[in-house]
Amino acid sequence: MNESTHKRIYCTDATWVGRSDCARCGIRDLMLFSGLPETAFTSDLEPIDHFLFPAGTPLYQEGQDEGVIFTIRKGLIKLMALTEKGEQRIVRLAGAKSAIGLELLDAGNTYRHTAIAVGDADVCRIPVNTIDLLNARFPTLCDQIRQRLQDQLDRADEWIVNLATGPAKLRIANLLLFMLKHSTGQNDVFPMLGGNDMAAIIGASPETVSRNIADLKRQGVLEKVAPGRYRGDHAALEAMLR
Amino acid sequence: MNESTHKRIYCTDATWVGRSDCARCGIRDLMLFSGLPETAFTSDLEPIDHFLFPAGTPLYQEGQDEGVIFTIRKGLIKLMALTEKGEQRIVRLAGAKSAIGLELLDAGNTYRHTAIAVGDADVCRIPVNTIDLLNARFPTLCDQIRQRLQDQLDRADEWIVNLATGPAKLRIANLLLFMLKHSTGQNDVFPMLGGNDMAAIIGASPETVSRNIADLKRQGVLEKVAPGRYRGDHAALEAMLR
DNA sequence: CGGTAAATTGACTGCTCTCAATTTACGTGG
DNA sequence: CCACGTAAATTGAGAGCAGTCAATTTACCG
Repeated sequence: MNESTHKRIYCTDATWVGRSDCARCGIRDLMLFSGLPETAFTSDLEPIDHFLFPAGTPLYQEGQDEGVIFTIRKGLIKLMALTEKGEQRIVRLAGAKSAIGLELLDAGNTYRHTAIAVGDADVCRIPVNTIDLLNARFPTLCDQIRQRLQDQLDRADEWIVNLATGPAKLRIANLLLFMLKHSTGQNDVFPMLGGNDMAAIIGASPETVSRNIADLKRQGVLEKVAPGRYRGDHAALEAMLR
Repeated sequence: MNESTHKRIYCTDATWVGRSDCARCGIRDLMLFSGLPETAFTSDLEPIDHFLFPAGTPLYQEGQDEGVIFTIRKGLIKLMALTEKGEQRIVRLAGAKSAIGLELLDAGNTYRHTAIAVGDADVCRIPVNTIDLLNARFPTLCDQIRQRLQDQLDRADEWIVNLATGPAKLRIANLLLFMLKHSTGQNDVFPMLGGNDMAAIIGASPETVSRNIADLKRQGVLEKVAPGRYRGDHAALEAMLR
């Protein structure tokens, strides 16, 4: 395999930042290739590319097979799956350090979800070929992949327990706590999801979400500090769980 | 490490069938050790044991660390997690060929769930030590583990989409279809779960489950053929999803 | 056969969905 | 900078669904 075989269509609607130089990646220790030597990234590998996806842009679609996985450097990606009735349900929110699209590592699989950037997202796109080759050369990579999968599984179980159980009010409190926990902002300020997204996460109608959020605002548990940014009362939210 | 270090307390309430002779396992091709040579199972490994768990018996408890994982030869295991309010939610049903307790492969972890046999279950208990050693010697094992984890993740996502979305009637129809799909019985006859279990699976009250099941029986979609065994009308159930 | 647990059913309350009408927010182009 | 159009959020009203509490029946195990 030579350089000329390494062409790959750019992700539609995404900004291509450049070829990723994994050997000199500043955050490699946090990412999938943690533990691999700098010399691992030889030129016979299909290249890894670095993209910026603007908010609302799809990384991939359910049922497709683009032959690439993504690691998230920064931002939030929503993973959505179709209900029998054709409605979208959000089954996971993947943040920094997560790897998504790993289902393609089993030959013949297609993407299980449609992945869409919630805010602007900063990601690396890694061909499955490259993973396979590195896997064969560096057994530690498989452990890294296993840990990312285990992490996603833990998240999925939390999702079932916290966001799919009990009355809507409680599920929303859990969701807000989840967003507080995973946001990097100061002072319990976090970027609020859209109402439709929250509805698709907890499995309720947008109206029910809106009414409950409005209640929380009236109670002072939630406070708007800027368009799309809210401050949440961590203690009050936790109290709602019991 | 010698034989004397290989003592391990028997699983409480389970019947010990014997040391597993993986090299001659009749179903190894279907299990976790598929792809490993017969010579892999050397005597320096902590031994793998074969157990029968009667219905209702726990394999392990959330928060513990017994240092073993399980592969399921036959039967059904329910994985339960605690809600903040102290209620049990069933997040997964693991059947034949599944491997559970894999979270222990990351050092420092404890079991994420309480695992309980639904019917009688036939399982192999594998020390994490043994997995680690085999992993170091046979890189293909890591792929097998990755595939089991991916399988569990796919199941968890299905769970969210099918069993945690929409009105109770629809979730129950999905659950019955799930049980039909994963049962080995003939003629769409399957072992019915208890009402409390079904309630803990779809996140509803036992009364709601009972009322909906009663409706389905009156409509002829469900038919009792023996105590604990029902026949389900596959087509009628599918029709309820649209 | 008795005791306990599970399942069933009723009554009632409260929650959530749907449909609909407004209001608000936001990006576009004048 | 403002006007506009579209999409999202908010709020109301009504119907139906689901939770709780309670009583009763059924099933099951020793």
